[in-house]
Formats: sequence, C-alpha cells, structure tokens
Amino acid sequence: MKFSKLYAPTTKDAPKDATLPSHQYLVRAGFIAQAGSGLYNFLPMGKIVFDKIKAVVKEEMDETGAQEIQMGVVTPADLWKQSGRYDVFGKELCRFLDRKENEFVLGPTHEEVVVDIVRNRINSYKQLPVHLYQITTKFRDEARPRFGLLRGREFTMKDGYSFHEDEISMKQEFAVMEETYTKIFTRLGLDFRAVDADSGAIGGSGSKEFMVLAQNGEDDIVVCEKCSYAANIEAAKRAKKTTTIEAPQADLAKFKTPNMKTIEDVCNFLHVDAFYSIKAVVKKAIYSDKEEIIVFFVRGCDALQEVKARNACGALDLVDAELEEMQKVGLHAGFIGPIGLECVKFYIDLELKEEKNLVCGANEEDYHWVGVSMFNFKEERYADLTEVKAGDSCVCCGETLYVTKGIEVGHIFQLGQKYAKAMGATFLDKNGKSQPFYMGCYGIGVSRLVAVMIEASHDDKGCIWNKQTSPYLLDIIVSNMKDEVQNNYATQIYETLRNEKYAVLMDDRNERFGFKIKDYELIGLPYALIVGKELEEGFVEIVERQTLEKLVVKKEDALSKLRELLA
RNA sequence: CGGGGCGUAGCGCAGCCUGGUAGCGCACCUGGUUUGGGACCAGGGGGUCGAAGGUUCGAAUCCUUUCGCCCCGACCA
Repeated sequence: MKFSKLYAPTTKDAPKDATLPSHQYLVRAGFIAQAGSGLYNFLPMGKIVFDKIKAVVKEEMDETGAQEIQMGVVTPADLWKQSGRYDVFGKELCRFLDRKENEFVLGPTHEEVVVDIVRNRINSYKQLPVHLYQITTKFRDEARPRFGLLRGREFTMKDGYSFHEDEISMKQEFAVMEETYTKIFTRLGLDFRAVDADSGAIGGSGSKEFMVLAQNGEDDIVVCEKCSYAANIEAAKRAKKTTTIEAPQADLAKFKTPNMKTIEDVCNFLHVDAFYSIKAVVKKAIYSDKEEIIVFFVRGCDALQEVKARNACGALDLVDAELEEMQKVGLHAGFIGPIGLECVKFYIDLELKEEKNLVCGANEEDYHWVGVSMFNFKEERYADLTEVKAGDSCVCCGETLYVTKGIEVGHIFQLGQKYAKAMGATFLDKNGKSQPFYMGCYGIGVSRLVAVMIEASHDDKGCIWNKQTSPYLLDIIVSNMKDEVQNNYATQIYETLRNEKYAVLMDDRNERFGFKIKDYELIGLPYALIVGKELEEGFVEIVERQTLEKLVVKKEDALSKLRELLA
C-alpha cells in the first residue's frame, strides 16, 4: 500500500474526550472514528487489525470442531420472554417495534436465539455434543459507555454455545475452551491470566475470565507470584491468614471502651493487634421483594468483599446502611459483635471459625468483649467474605499474592440446564427419557481486543503493534520523495516484498522526514525502513518500533534482512 | 440511574460575566522555497455559534426548554 493512497487521517492532537492511550492512539493514528456515544467506525487500518484478530479466533475455534453460524442482530422479543430475561435484563436491552408494532430487541447476547435454533431439531443424544459459534455485532445500551472500544454499546463478540447430554460432556468442552482461549490470546501476543470468576446472575457451577494484564483495566485481579493461581478479586481465595504476633491472653470479659468506635481506637486502647479483633460491616440488602439490614463480620485487619457478601446472603444488591437504619433495628454502631446478636441476620467470615482470644463489640454502647472464642455458631452463619489483599498467601502454594489490573477479554461459563429448561429445549437420552440440554457458553470481545492490543502495548509516541495483528509489517519511509535515487531504491524494495506477499506500506507522500517518522511512530508498525541521505554512501536504516533502535545496513543487504525480520 | 462539565470552522480553543452581527492555532486549497525528527513565505476557502422558544431596536452572549458528548460514581449475561 502506498501511504499517499491510504485513508489514514492521522492527527497531532487527540480528541479531547479520549482519556485512555488505546482510545487516543487509535483515533489519532486513524484506525477508528467515533460516531456517537459508545459507537465507533473502523477505518481501513482498524478494519485490517480487526479482521486479523477475528481470523485467529476463527481458526482456533474451527480447530476444536465448533461450527460457525451467524445469528441475526435483530431478535423477536418473544424469545426473550420465553427465557424470562425480557424483564430482568433491564435497560441495556435495546427494544423496538416494527411497522406492525411487533416487539424486537437488538441482541446483546444470543443464548435465546441459539436455543431456538437447536430446539426441536436436535432430538437425540446421538446428535450431541454440538458447539455453534458466531462472530457478530452485539448491542448493549450501556448506562455509561466509555474508554473507546473497551466499553462501547455496539461491539463485536465471538459467542459460542455448546449443547451436551450431561454435565461431564459440558465440563469436557469447558476444558477444551479454556485451552483454546489460551491458545488464541497467546497467539495474539497478550500477557493474560485465566482467572476464577464470580458467575454472577448467569449462574452455573463454574466460570473463568480471561484477563489481559494492563494498568488501565477495570477489574482487580489477584495473582500468585509463584504458581498459576489467579482470580478476579470478587472470587479470590487465600490461605488462611496467620500472624506471629502473640494472642492477647484474657478470659471472657466486658470492657468499657468509651466512644471507641473504630478498630484502630479499640485495638490501641486494649493493646491488641487488629488481627485479633472482629470488624462488623453493616449493609442494607436489597431483594426483589424486600430490604433488610445485615451484618457481616470479618477480621479487624481485613476488608469485606461485596460480591462475596452479596452471594452469601443472596441479595440482588448491597448498599451502605445509614446510621438511622442501624439504630432502628437495635444496632449500636461501633460496638457490634456476633456474641448475643439477635436483632438482625448476620454472617461471619470462614477464617474466624473456631478462633480464640478475640475482641469484638458487645452490642452495648461503649462496651467491647475481650477473650472471645468463636464456637457455637451455626454452620450457615459462615461464609467466605474477606477481600484478598496484596501480600496475602496463595491458597494453592502459600507464596505471596499480588493485586493487579486486568481487562476482561474472554469469559467462559458452564450454564447447565438453565436456558434449555426455561425455553423447553429437550432431547431424548439413552433411556428414551426427555431431558433439557446441558449448555456451556463462551465469549471473546473481538472489537475490544483491538483496543486491548494497544492498551497492553504502547509508549508515549503511539501504538506498538506486534506482527500478529499489525495492519502492515513494514513502513518504507522515503526521506525525500524528490530524490530519484531514494525513490527508485524504495520502490524496488516495496515491489519485491509486495510480490512476496508481505504486507508493506510505503510512505511516498511529499512530506519531510520528521513528519513521516512521527506518523510511523504513532501508527506503530513493527518495522520501518528509512531510505534517506545515507543511501549515497550505500546505507539504509531499519527501525524496530518496540525498541526504537535503528540498525544501519548496507543497501544490498536490506532486502534479506527484512525478509528475515518480517517472516 | 445519581453528581459534575462541555457544545463556537475538520480538530483544539478564545469571545459570553458587562448584548452591537465571530476570532486564534493546527488542518485544508493555490504558488514558490525546503526535505533526517511534525518546515517557511505569500495568497485563499470554510462557521444556521447544538436545537427550539422567549426578552430586546439588536442575542454566540441574558432567560426557559430540549438534544448531544464527556468525566466521577452505581451498574455491566
């Protein structure tokens, strides 16, 4: 491609609304252009990158025996009513009427449609398992689109759905997908982790997220320094926390602790380490039919993980409880403890089970208990509630955990029979009995990956593409187009490589060197060949974008060196 | 959905407070010079001031409504 013909409107200044590097550089380098909030158009180079990523995904999916299909973006609302999600999906589901006033939705995901596709067509276990996938446009009317392609309203997702006769088969496919996703993200050259995830409202027995490690990620993930353990902080576990600080020896006794409402105050006052104290976190749990004040107890040195807390009590949502609401149900804020607590429902973190020599509130103004032992609580009171912190110990190997930011690029679920049951999609098993399908579903954010490539790989000058996804592998920069020797030499290299099917760009614009090299660095192709002044002495330069190092080579050697680099 | 900000030329902004018919930088077009780190000189084109209504002799500017976009948070199969 000649740069003079390429539609790549590069700019020196970023649009003011772009805050993330991936967003700024993709716009500045002319890969994408915004159409509206959360809506983006792909320009020629953006489209090439997008197609390259898509091709990798397709190749690896096809390799597993999954079959590509294409479902409509527009879906009859009726299917969503059958699954029950028409009402629960909320405003993210974009609904509209056609001219006959029939209801439709823009598909945000396609469980309903795919179930409808196999329903009454796959009738026997002999036809199972089947895995159907597509790479298509999705629309979710996000409350707050942001970060360019990372959280758009319209986006492209690879979504696959597998159907099985039993749980064993479903789990087998889940394992195959975990392996396949690992291959895909490895091929794309990304630094990622498959992490344990909270299954969320979709349910099912297991789910894993694929997180690309990047500073601007929206998710916190916990990663072990030594072994392969990694988890979303919402689902992360740790080895039970211990301390070398000696336990305060005391018999059970009530101490007056006037106006000591924080863990810090109480522990300083009683000369006890926060490890040996119990922290009460009061939340208002919101259910579909009611609201309720609930207390969660964790170690004084730990913090409550809200998603874990939500899962423990089964609430739709947890919000901070107001002081007034706490008083109303009889709680003494600052002096709450599990001993003798009867006025509200409460949960205790598993790590406190059977611990001794603890300090906690006495449920009485200005009093705390010391010498508390955690026995005699019902089993169902206990749940995993603690938020894992950097420095905690790995649940698998005991080594130190650290916390980092990740961007979710894939998520795989074991759905079980949820959708098949709701939509009446059944087959006959070996015993001739009618059964709902077991399903798995597997997603990859394909358009998001375009941005992730840059979020994970850029510097202060622009994009840094790798060979796997770069729109072109090489930019041949002709320093002075009016210099015929330079022009001829560059054209010859360009034509030769092009005939050998390398994706090469030649910057033949009548611009100065500085202008072209800045554009090169902004666009970020893996290599550049600079044909300039030194050609007279018989030399040209090869630039590697990653390091910005320049390699001077003899003009006769450039071609073979380039073949070596681009291969 | 709660809170905040911004809409003036393709992009980035000034002008608004104190009303008088729109300006700067970049980009773009023409000619010339220049060609190794986003050049220079000269000339030139381009804007219903987001939209609607109101106040006024007169509105980018004041008032009301509305739409759009962005940021923080909640949310995110």
